[in-house]
Amino acid sequence: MADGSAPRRTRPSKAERREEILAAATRVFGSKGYHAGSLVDVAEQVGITHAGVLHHFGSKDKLLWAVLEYRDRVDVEHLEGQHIPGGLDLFRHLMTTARINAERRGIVQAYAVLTGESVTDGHPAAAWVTERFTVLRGEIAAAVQQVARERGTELGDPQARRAASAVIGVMDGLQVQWLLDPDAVGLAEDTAFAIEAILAAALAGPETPRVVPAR
Amino acid sequence: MADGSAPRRTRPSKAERREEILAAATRVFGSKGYHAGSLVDVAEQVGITHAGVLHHFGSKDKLLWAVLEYRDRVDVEHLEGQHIPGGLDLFRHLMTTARINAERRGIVQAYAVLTGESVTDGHPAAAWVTERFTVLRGEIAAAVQQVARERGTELGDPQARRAASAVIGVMDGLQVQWLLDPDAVGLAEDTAFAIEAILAAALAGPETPRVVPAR
DNA sequence: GCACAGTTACTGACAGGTAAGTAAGTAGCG
DNA sequence: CGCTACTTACTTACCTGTCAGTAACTGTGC
Repeated sequence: MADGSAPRRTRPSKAERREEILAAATRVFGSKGYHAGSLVDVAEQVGITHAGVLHHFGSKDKLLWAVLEYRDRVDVEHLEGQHIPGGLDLFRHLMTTARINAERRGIVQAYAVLTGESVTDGHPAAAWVTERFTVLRGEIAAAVQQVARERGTELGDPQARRAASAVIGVMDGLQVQWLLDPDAVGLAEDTAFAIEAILAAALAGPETPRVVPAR
Repeated sequence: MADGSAPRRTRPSKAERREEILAAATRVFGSKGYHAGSLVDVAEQVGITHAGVLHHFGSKDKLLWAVLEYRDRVDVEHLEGQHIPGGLDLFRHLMTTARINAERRGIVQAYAVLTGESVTDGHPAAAWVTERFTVLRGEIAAAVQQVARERGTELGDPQARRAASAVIGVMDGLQVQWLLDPDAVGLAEDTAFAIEAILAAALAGPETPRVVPAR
């Protein structure tokens, strides 16, 4: 019991502190949103004052950007050197992510909140979210085309991109529903079902008879 | 040019003012979000002070609730007495809505912003959004089952609900992508494609061979 | 092994702004 | 006149960002 929860023996290094603050900011922005979450909230969780946070990051906007970069970095580390999978493996990866996410409510919430908030006018995360969507759409569209190719067909860009935005959309949309009402939707199962459905429809091609005929 | 944009000849009735304020609040909460949008913003658009707004609605939370009720009422009016369609007509209706929405950016933004914000802790719109999702899921699941029945098959509740959450999810998710990057996604086409895909997969039943086999 | 200088990490106080909400007074209309 | 809608003026509460000062650590020369 020499120190227990005492303030701290030695001051953490600059890098350590930054990581602590980033983790705290992720929690705060994730649970309250960027606008409603304050620097004081973040600082309290680290045990310093809000001025201390500003000492490290300069401004609230810069802190947000650092949080987003940080998430990118952590996400990549999570793949542990593995390159982003392509073809069918990408879809397997997306389904796995949904399954893992069902156990990481905080992270899902952070992502959903920031994404939703980013469509407000002049939001500092808008560029990041937009870019993220663009990259994801490109990767998924390429994977769709690769799967089609492996099955001996060729898929046009517009169709592949359509499927890609749908896959991303359904993943994000289901997350929101799941956050609000975890018992009403099965994040992992519903996501897997939807991806499967969209992929099957894309592979079937545009000549397939419509289920919903025009009137 | 007797009055033109002059303040106003006669004071509007209580009901008229309330409607004006509700419309203004919808715009403000829609473009800036609930938290970031202020009562002053709302009041300015109506040409009164923020205290005037509070005179009518008591508090900001109550104003938000009134906005949400108002949207429900307007949406129902839009159907002009028609009951909510079922079966295939519901899916046609959803696709039509997406097409109309592509011309109503403001309304889509309002919906997306509030939905996204609602997953923050203790948000005043959370209950409304959750309820809305629950009702929608029920309606869409019923429509899926009706379509299946018309085709001579029977669909279990879990499968129908899975398809329902996926349809809602993809609609919401595509809206967010479209708001951030209107050129990158075709709101109407992508939504139609995805609904079609999900419906087809649901009707095909769970015994259909997977596109993405387990490894 | 220790003094001294320089750097870093922070605190505390405060400025400047904006928010919601309240209360008292006023203008217009039936 | 009396009701209602509204304004003006204010309170209370935050929030971001600045700044000067301080305490802790780090390196250097001896």
